[in-house]
Amino acid sequence: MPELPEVETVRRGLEPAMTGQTITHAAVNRPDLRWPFPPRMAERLTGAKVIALRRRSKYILADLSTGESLLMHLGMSGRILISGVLQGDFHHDHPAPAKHDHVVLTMGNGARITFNDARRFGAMDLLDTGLGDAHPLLASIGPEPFGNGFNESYLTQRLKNRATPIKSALLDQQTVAGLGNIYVCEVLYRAGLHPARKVGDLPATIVAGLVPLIRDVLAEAIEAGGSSLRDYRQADGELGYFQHRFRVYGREGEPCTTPECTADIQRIVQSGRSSFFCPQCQR
DNA sequence: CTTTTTACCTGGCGGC
DNA sequence: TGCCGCCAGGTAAAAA
Repeated sequence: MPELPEVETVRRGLEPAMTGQTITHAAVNRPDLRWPFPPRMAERLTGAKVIALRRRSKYILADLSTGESLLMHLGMSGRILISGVLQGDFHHDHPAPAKHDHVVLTMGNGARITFNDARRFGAMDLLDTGLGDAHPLLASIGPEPFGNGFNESYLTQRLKNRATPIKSALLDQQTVAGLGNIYVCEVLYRAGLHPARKVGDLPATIVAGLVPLIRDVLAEAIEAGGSSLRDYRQADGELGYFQHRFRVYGREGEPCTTPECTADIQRIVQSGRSSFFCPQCQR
């Protein structure tokens, strides 16, 4: 489900409930999500103190006092519920166990962290904290969009001499970490680029412009997530999904919101995924 | 090597 | 109410 902004919002939501707290109990209700859990996961988590919560691309990493880090991915439908602890002004009682509550962590402060994932495209693993990005799931991921490594010269080099449509190139986690289907659509709308446009013949100025555009789109969504985080805490303590106003995503047949533009948003399918765009504004 | 397709899973929605 | 097909924000592995 979530792309970088949603994952960052989840990370921030977990921070007050988990950071500095000890995991007093870990209930692992099934042996796997997308892949098998690591051996003895519950035992390796129990008694560990959470030193820090980090994010790399769409992964959340909880560094533990044991020298290991818990890696979490929400897949398409993963959600995390916080209960039993004060969040802002609100205290959420522990909910009844629900279908697809796969892993439940109890923290020393009384907080309960429930990982729920209907489709089970999510993942959890334990790795040595010192391994860093050497973990197989992290090893081939490209630069963080807000990092120094993501810049004009890098992106130019990366897109040079390739026949891929720009939609696929930006969806590729090796190009830049954290973009998913929604935010790629939004970036291309802002850039005025048709999703099927080949990356090989993009003018240098367009490529250069993509760097700040990607950062803007993601930063605005994180900002929106921050405000909806407050709403969610008040609503039900659930993290992982927030409503956001999109300019093209999910708006097939609706009028384009660009001033003066009279076209309707279209949807095409590219390598099995929906792309939403304005045929007038995006070329 | 690059690019496209497939597969993994469940649930919600619209149409009939 | 039920059945059916379609759709879903990810990504690794297989195929082309």
